[in-house]
Amino acid sequence: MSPSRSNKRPVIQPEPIARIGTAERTRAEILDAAFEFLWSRPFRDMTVNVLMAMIPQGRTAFYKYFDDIHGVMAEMLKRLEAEILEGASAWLSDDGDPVALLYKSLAAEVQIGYRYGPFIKAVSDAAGTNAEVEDEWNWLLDRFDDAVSERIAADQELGLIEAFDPGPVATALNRVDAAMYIRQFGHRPRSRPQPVVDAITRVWISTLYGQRWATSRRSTLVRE
Amino acid sequence: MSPSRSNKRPVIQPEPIARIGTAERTRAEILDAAFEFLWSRPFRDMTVNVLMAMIPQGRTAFYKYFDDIHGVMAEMLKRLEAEILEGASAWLSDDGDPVALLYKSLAAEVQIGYRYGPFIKAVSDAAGTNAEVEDEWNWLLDRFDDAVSERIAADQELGLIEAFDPGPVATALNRVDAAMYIRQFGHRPRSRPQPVVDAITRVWISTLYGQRWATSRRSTLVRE
DNA sequence: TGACGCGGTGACATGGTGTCACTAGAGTGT
DNA sequence: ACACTCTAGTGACACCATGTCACCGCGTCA
Repeated sequence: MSPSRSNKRPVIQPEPIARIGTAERTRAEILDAAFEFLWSRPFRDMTVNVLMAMIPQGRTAFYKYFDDIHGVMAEMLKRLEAEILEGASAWLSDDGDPVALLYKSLAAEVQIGYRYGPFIKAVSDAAGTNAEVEDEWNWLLDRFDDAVSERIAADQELGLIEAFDPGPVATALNRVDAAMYIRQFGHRPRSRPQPVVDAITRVWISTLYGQRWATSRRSTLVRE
Repeated sequence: MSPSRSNKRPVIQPEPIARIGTAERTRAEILDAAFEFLWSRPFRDMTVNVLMAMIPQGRTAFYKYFDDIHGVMAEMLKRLEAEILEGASAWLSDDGDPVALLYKSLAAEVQIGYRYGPFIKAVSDAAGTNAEVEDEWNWLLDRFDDAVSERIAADQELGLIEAFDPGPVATALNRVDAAMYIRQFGHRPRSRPQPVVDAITRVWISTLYGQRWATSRRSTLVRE
């Protein structure tokens, strides 16, 4: 889609830029500085000092817009969440060949993970240092768990997936994705995405639909 | 095998207590205070202040034994590493039915993960706040990746596992484990371990040896 | 014109950190 | 018994990021 040239920091342009006053602009500047900073440096080095040194305003102006540095990360998480939810859902909602849809969904998700890798890692790190960010982050992951779990249960009903408790398996599979993004795309230079797609799809498809579908990308598990 | 009564903090008794001078005892006290603290509270709340308030010595005595709070976590990681490596390796090294061995190894690993869950989460959090701990932690995980990768390659040679690039898959599978321990056992009360064992073994076995072995715990993939 | 509100600032108090010069006391050699 | 040394531990201090607060300049609007 729009911002995807490979090695440039992706610009997250959120809500349609509606009539910004000075305040909104400054808030956006802070957030933008955070994105810029985290694109090349770890969260642990990001302080209010260093962030506000990147924009014209003095340090204390920061507190007009955020409670603390974790407030910035909470906002960043929200923006990432929007991006993630947008691209992630073919397999979860669409009808059709589940293996093909799953492959497509995972490939799309990995692209998101690749594009925002450093930010995802930053949010994950921030979750370790602040209870609220941790809660938000876990809440997002849990929502994915639930959605995946439901989809598994539905396909179990249809006999497409073996009978087993879908909850923990959904959690496990989702954790693969998150951990791989952080590990492979969390700092630059990032790994190439294709091997990650291959590994993740192999794990998901083998676990859910069986190994024989894991290699070929176009499946015939269900004829449409 | 020794300390496993379920809801008590496991005592990691490291090197056989050899002729401890005052210094070694104090160092051990600090470390022990860290374990005690992290058993019930998150890493982000652990400061030098709070740690040294738990033992008779004053705060600055801390710096005789560790560079900073991350030095404590590095030491904790070393101890955990010893525990982890001890129980983890049946599948990696033993001969015999690979599915049965893998199941056994994973079940043993999950027990470790369960027992030390809060500490594992603490180390993982600490890795987010300090480059050295992060490097150590990643190095440990990478060693697992390499070992698993080798084992996969070996079984691919034997035709027991499909041909695919084993590296990223090994990484993905190992991340499942780590992420599940942190998620399910990272804070108390911890989840029950059995569903975690079930989910993890399902993912691993389905991915490596095929779904048909994932349900029964005693496999006949290879006759001994 | 004057009051108000908003974006922004400098000064300050707080709290954790890490260092350093120092001390008390135990051990050692003479 | 005496001096020397080493070691565990300490209090005072400087540092730094944080977060708050009173205040200010300026544009808006009655």
